[in-house]
Amino acid sequence: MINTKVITRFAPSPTGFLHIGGVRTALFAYLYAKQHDGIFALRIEDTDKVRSKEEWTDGLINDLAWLGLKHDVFAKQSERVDIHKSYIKKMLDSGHAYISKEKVVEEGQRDEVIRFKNPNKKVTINDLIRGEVIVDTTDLGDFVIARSIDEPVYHLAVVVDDFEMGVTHVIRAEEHLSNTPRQILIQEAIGASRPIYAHLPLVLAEDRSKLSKRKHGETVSLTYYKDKGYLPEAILNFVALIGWNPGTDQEIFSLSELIKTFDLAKVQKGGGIFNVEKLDWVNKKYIEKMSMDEFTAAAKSFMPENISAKLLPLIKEKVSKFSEIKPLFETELSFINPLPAYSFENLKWRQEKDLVNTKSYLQTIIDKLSTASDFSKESVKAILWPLAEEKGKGNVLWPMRYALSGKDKSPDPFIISEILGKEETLKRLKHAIQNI
RNA sequence: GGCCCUAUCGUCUAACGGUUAGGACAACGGGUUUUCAAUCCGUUAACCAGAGUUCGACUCUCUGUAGGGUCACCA
Repeated sequence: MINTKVITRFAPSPTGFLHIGGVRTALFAYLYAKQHDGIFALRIEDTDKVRSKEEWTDGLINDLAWLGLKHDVFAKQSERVDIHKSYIKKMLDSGHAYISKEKVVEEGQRDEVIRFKNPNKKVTINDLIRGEVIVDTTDLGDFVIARSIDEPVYHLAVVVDDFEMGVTHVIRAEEHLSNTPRQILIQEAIGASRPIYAHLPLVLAEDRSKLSKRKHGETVSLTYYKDKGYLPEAILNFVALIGWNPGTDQEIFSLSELIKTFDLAKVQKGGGIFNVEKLDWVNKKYIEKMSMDEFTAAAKSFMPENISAKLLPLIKEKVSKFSEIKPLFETELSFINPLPAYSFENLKWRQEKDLVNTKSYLQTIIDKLSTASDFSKESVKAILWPLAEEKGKGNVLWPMRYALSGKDKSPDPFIISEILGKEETLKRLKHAIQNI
């Protein structure tokens, strides 16, 4: 069979959510296929009937779609048992496998399974990332390849499916490296060609252990980051940089740029920690790149109801992920709520001795703004700027801003004025003066 | 424990025998700014250890150490 078309696959088991390491594995397999004008297959490994669930399968498919990693081919292992079965029979007939009587020690165990007749030899793997790895398969023993004739176990199913689907490159996480020898043994037994292997370094948690649901909880799931309001492109970009880099200073890559630039030969051997701070930075870069419309649409479900469109630019430049939006309304953007009680001493700019000047500045501001017809931030600024220049910007602008927000931190007073409107702005300024 | 993999700033990494060991995130300091954020500039910070090989090792070899993965009728 001469087939030079590259076929890669991502083969998760539907026993849980897609986790962040899986995202990178899928991405790399996808990138490799796409850059070689090949095919990216998604195969659901659901041979474990007890643990596999339909909802997880749906979740996996949805997550990958959300990320934009479109598969060209889809397969479910459970629907391929006839194929597996025929190979099991072949192996039984050829003596590569045999039916083994078992001692039942645990509940649910069978007294009869199908075991592989291990030739006990040395297997050499030529891994694209790790180079030559030699393993003696003797200590694997005669491992189980099927619970019964139509219940294949993972290793058998993987080998058969990869072969039957024409997978040319098996790109998967390093945890599978030690599984590879036994899979190669099965390949040889059924006369399958050997795919090219590339075992990716692990994505690690802060403590340098493998990211696992049991140990690290929900923070390992893609959903967690989706719900926090990270962008799919940013997640892909960030995750690509764990274990790979282009050798240049470029850090921000679109998916199509990744397809062009990605190089399996430049993939790291050692595991890399998933560093959320850097994810935040990457995500912020993507938010910066968005247009106002794109931002508004993307952040919609994270926004409070009915907010002024004028707040949007302020929000966009402030957050690094959408989950930061809501808290903003408790702090910097709280001026849109009714004015809180505040200490009027705070109206005094740090360079002022007392509130005497402050009071007169506020009065001047009120006078000037009372006659304003245009209350846009540009207009308000134009009206007040000469005064601020003359009396000192902090002396004038700080009390104004404080009177309008009642807070130490807020956007500048011109923006607040525009959003509050003339009436409310003047009301708040007068409120300040009356209490000095 | 057996087998396997790995080892450069706190983190992600560059270097492919000769560099003041580079970049990014974070941290810290400063400029700008009415505040915060943003932004700009700068600083701190690393070759796991020991033997070789070599005129010369972060780069090659060996040993040690450390970390990780895997040892299912789970994938």
